[in-house]
Amino acid sequence: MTELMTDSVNLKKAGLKATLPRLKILGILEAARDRHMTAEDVYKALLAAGEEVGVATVYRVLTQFESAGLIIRHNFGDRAIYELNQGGHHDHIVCVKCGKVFEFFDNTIEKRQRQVADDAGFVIEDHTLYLYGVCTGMKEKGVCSKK
Amino acid sequence: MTELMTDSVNLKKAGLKATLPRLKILGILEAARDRHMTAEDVYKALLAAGEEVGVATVYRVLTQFESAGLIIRHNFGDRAIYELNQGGHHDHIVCVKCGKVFEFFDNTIEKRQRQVADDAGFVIEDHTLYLYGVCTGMKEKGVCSKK
DNA sequence: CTTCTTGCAAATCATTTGCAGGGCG
DNA sequence: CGCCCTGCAAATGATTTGCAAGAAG
Repeated sequence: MTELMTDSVNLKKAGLKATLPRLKILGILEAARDRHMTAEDVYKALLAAGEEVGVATVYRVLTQFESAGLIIRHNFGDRAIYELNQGGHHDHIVCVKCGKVFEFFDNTIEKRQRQVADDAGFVIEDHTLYLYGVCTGMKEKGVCSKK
Repeated sequence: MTELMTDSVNLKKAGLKATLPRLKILGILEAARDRHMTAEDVYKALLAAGEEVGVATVYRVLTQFESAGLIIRHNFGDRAIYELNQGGHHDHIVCVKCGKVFEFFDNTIEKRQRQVADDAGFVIEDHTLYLYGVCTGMKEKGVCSKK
């Protein structure tokens, strides 16, 4: 209940009415705090939870959440994936075998990026960095070592 | 003519017949060596050049070129953009105002990426880094300073 | 009441695929 | 003749939008 209250407050703060679909979607995103979901994932999770929502609503709500800064959208190839915006910026390492996403933050890289942009005459606003590789689990046992 | 010969050879080397559509598309990509084009851009350029090609062919050829390593595909938001593969790896800075794409390579960042991946237990295969910002021209005069 | 939301179905958009005709070895 | 290649139109898949019915303040 406490969490629901918090969600409710966060939605209001974002200028969004705390409706059931929105609360449910936010809840799902929070439950998957360490994962990254596509709109379809969210939709399926809602159905699995016995909710009655339309795909359109999922897309609409996700877009609203993104504008509100509640979540972060990544354009991954052809689909988009979302993750809860938990404040601290970070970049991603993606396992090309099992799809696992690992987050990291490296100050050296961050600083260097600013330097490079500066040298090129750009005022940097944002950046995205994705490393693609094979995680230990997949490499050694062909099984993902983490969730 | 020399260039056409080279293109022709490159296509053959890639295991693709040197057909007219393919030569034309490769030519357009070369003429735009310093730009980055969407499939639609290429298609329009072909039409503008008086060529008779179908969109499907453009997409097919672009995909073949990518598999052959002749070009590099970037997933940009919802559409894909292509650039000629000129060998050296590099990352990109994109001006969010004028769309200009600037390329760069920074060894410090490259090295650090390997380090980070290693620490996380990943064997890195590839990466993409995009810096988004405002270029000098747009910032100062609201006009793009470069092509 | 008035405004914001939602579900459903139809509409888009970029990209892909099925297919019959062509071109070339 | 057989295979690769092309254009066209139809098919996809993800995401969006129009719209009438429903909630929320």
